[in-house]
Amino acid sequence: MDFQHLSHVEIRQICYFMALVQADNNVTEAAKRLGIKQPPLTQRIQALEAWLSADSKTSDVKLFDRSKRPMVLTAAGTVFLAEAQQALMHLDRAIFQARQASQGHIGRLVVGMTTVIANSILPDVVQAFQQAFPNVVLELREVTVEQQIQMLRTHQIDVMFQQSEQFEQFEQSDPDLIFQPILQEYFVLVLPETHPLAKHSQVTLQALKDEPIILPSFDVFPFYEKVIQLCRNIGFEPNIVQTVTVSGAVTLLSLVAAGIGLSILPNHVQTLQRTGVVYRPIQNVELTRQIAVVWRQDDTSIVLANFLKIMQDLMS
Amino acid sequence: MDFQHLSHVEIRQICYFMALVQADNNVTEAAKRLGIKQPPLTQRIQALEAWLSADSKTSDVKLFDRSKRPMVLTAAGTVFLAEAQQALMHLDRAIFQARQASQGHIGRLVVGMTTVIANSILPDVVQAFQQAFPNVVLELREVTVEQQIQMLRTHQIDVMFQQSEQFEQFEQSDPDLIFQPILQEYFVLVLPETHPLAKHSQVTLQALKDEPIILPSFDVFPFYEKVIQLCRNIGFEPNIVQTVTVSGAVTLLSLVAAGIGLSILPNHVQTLQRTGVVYRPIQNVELTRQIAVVWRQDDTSIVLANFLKIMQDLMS
DNA sequence: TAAAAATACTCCATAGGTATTTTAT
DNA sequence: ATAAAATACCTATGGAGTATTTTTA
Repeated sequence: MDFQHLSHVEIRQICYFMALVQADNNVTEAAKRLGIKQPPLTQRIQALEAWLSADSKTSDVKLFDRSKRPMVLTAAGTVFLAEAQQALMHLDRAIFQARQASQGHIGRLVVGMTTVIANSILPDVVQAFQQAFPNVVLELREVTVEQQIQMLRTHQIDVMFQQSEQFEQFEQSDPDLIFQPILQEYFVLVLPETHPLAKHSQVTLQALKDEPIILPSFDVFPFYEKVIQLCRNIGFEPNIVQTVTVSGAVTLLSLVAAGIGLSILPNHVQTLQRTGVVYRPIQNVELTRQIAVVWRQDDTSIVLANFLKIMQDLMS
Repeated sequence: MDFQHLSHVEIRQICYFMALVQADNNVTEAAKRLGIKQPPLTQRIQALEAWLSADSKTSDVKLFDRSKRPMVLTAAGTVFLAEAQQALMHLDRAIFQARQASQGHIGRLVVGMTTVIANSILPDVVQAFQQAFPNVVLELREVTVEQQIQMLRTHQIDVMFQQSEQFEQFEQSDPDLIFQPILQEYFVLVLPETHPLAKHSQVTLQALKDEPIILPSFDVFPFYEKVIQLCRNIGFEPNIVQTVTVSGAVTLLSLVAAGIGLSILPNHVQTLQRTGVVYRPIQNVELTRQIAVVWRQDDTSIVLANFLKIMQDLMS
């Protein structure tokens, strides 16, 4: 698309032309409405006609027939008016959208996450953001940890949620990414309401010595390793009876409700009030995880900045 | 539609912006292609951004992120580019169409005519005009004589064909209309090929004394009266057996072929080579009609001027 | 004759040029 | 260190104003 040849047309002249038509082709009246004098307006219209005639070798292009009072639009003037209006409409939209975009009111943001985090603060953040910026398209991508880091670098996602332990290794090696902790989660015991331990207000880790335990698989729940390690530290090998590889926390809660075993999950799952399942704090154990947001250092997107701000406000 | 607020945007700046994007956001390169120096281009882009930021109270609108080399388009720049391209496309069309219209290459012309004239020179004129101006819409309106004059005055039709006798009365009284004779037609006898008179190379009017005659009705064929008058002048009342009120000459020729009677029609019907029908000149009688074109004096339409010119060329 | 458009000129705002400094890789 | 963008300043084109003439109804 080369529009070089349009460089010397002036939008002002086109606006003047339209104002003139709207003033019933009365130059004096149109000039008054435009806040200029009559002679300049006459000259601008003539200049526009002269420009239209420029390399139209054959004949002069006239927008008005001056042999009448009031002047009358020619056929050329009529078609020019119609298309010029379209042009200005698009230009108006161009300006509006550029302004909207520059404030992050329109745009697109791809958010990476894992299943377990999806049940954490994410819903609140998404809701708050969409309320503040209803015209921004938020795309949520549920993928594994390794994928996310890659996709972030290749611009397939713009921001992601991770738990700190996993990216501490990257933090030094990758100055292109920014890792910002936003939330500390603690873990709770999930057990059937009929279970004997449910009678206590809190439970020790030791009490789980002989209990069957269900955990999400490692790739969506890196905390997996830490749970096992803690059990070993206090002298028993946990009895992992099942590893849930897919779906969300709901599936896992069903298994607990069915009495297959107990589970240990981030405190945010408590927002899921499944019948037959109760939550109990775990006593005397440092069992927390740090949630962090990760984005590209060089990402200057206003939409991203707005997203991060909304999140900060939500956390404070 | 009020686009006053767009008055101070400059198309040049938008073209520069596009050229810059096409030059991979390299200001120096883009300036070179635009035939200007680098500093002015930088300033124009800044001016454009400043203008976009003008009453966008909250934040500056930037089209490029200058913290990178080469510079990179912002989201605002991206959406602005897209809509601005649309705008320039329409502007380009506006200019093209205005130029086309000013030369009469696009437009519309409504032509009034009567059935009998439709079989005369009209087909040739229409064909020649459409070949020269394929993008002009020609509308043919087949109406009666009285209607035509009215419709011409009320701009329902732009030009019409008439035979002179009819409008001589208007010629003085109506200086708003221009009547220009373009063609003299003579009349021929139409008869079945089996008819005794078909043996002669030409026929006198007297020979029709006792023959049944078919004529188009008066409102589409004002010549009707003249035929009757001529017969009376040489001493007989013509035997009009049928008056064809509708359709074209084809219907009438069918009646002749069927032996219902003879007819007298303008010489142009001879282009219709209907089997069973032959044409013979009429001897020793001043039996002609003058065809003229009529249009409004104050009609400055280029399309009309072109139409008249095509017709002149065709007649000469 | 009266109202509106066109013409003649004057002034100044701003696009473009030249020279130089600042910035990013 | 180098190439590219930004800044500073100057020049000149052309848009807007004022005064006047020409044109149409």
